[in-house]
Amino acid sequence: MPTQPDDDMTSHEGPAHVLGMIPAASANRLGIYLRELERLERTEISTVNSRQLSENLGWSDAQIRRDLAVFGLFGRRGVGYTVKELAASIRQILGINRNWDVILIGVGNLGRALAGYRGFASNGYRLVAAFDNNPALIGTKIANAPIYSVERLEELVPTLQAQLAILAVPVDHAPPLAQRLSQCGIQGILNFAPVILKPVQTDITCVDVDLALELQRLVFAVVSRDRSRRDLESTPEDAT
Amino acid sequence: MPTQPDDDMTSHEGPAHVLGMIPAASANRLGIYLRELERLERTEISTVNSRQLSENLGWSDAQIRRDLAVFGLFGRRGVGYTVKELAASIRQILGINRNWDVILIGVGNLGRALAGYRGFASNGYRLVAAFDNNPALIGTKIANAPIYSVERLEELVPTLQAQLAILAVPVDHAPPLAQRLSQCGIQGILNFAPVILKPVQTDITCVDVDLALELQRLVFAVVSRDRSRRDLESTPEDAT
DNA sequence: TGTTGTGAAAGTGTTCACAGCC
DNA sequence: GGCTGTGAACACTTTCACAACA
Repeated sequence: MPTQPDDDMTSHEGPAHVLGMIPAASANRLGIYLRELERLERTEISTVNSRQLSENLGWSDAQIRRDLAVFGLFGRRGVGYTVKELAASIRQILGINRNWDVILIGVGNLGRALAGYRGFASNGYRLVAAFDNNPALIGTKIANAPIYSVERLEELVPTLQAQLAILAVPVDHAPPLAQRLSQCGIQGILNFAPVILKPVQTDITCVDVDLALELQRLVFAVVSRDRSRRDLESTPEDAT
Repeated sequence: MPTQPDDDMTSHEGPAHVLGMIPAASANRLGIYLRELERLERTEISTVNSRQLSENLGWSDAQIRRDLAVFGLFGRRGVGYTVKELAASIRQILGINRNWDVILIGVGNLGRALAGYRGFASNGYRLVAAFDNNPALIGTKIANAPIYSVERLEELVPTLQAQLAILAVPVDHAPPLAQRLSQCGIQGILNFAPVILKPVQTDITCVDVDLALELQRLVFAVVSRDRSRRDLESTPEDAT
């Protein structure tokens, strides 16, 4: 076990995000840390340690310390992390310490619900316009944003300067729209159509959310639990 | 390199799901395979190989073969997989080859959109009742399901025999409702409140979906791409 | 004392590469 | 010829366990 303080300077490379080597698993948890920290901010708790976070989030304390260290977010030994400080740092890393202008494509049931969703509005996201192909909707407003015809996408999006698009249209329309959006200068698409939009263009980022898939995952988890419970009946074993 | 045909019988243990040792990562992809297979069914393609699936889904062909092998889903060497057969097998593994009765808690914007969501209705999920605490809604209907007061949860859910609940309520209400639902006999909760419902009870399964978190992930992916692009300018390298 | 930050170990997931079968 | 199924290598992630420090 080498306990030498240091024998090779190249092993001191600092936080991973400076080098662009962020573990994907850690990045995906950052938002959840922030959500929890914002809850703590509201309860006026000013310091938190990895054990407390681990109890509330359901992960190990070691994982939490490692995740935060990856981003160069340091606590104080013997004390823990300062809630406000940590929250502010995570906001900066996530890129939500500024406003983002968003357009919505598809003003159906889901699009309408998303436009009014508090979690979006209250976090620096501004809905600046919506687009639909239903003539009855065009010219009306949703969440204070005007609804335009999708035909005017190429004309309007460049002047709107929006960076993000929420895509809530039927599955067949999604891939061509993604293509068009990337050509209008949109940088990221949050896609609710049940199709993977990855292979669309290299200079655009997509996150796919399929609600039916989530329900399937739930069903699978339920039947798996059932199955393994039945299996246990044949091989009964007491846990220590 | 040991090329002996077999030297130890214990290495022949059959598909993992018989032993309850399913890799979580593979399980999470099963639903996406099914979605793609159902698309192929509609286009009347009857056979598919791992390479074609890999092109449409954006993963490696080896991963697809390994995922399917994990579940004991075998194709034919030299040919590929039979679309219909594979889809039917996956439906059975996922547990969606039967009907599931679902209740909805929280008939706000999001709950309303979810109730009308095609992806839910068209897949063997039946909305049998909804619950809300808004007196104006109680007694009305949504997607053909009656809306009751949440106070009547304990009274009605056991007779409804629903197995699943969709929870679309404000964050503060979610944990206590999850607790009550598990005591009513609900086996799985699809939770849209921005809180992790894991530590609620051992005999219930939760899947958490936080739409604001997905938007955050998108923003992070966009700024990460930006940051690494800027980094590349300092260390320019031509890809081959 | 208490808690972080982190090497090293253990565990999990993905890809390679090719034997085996059609 | 084509394509699957899979051992082995590799890569990534989590946990362990403890030195470092307040």
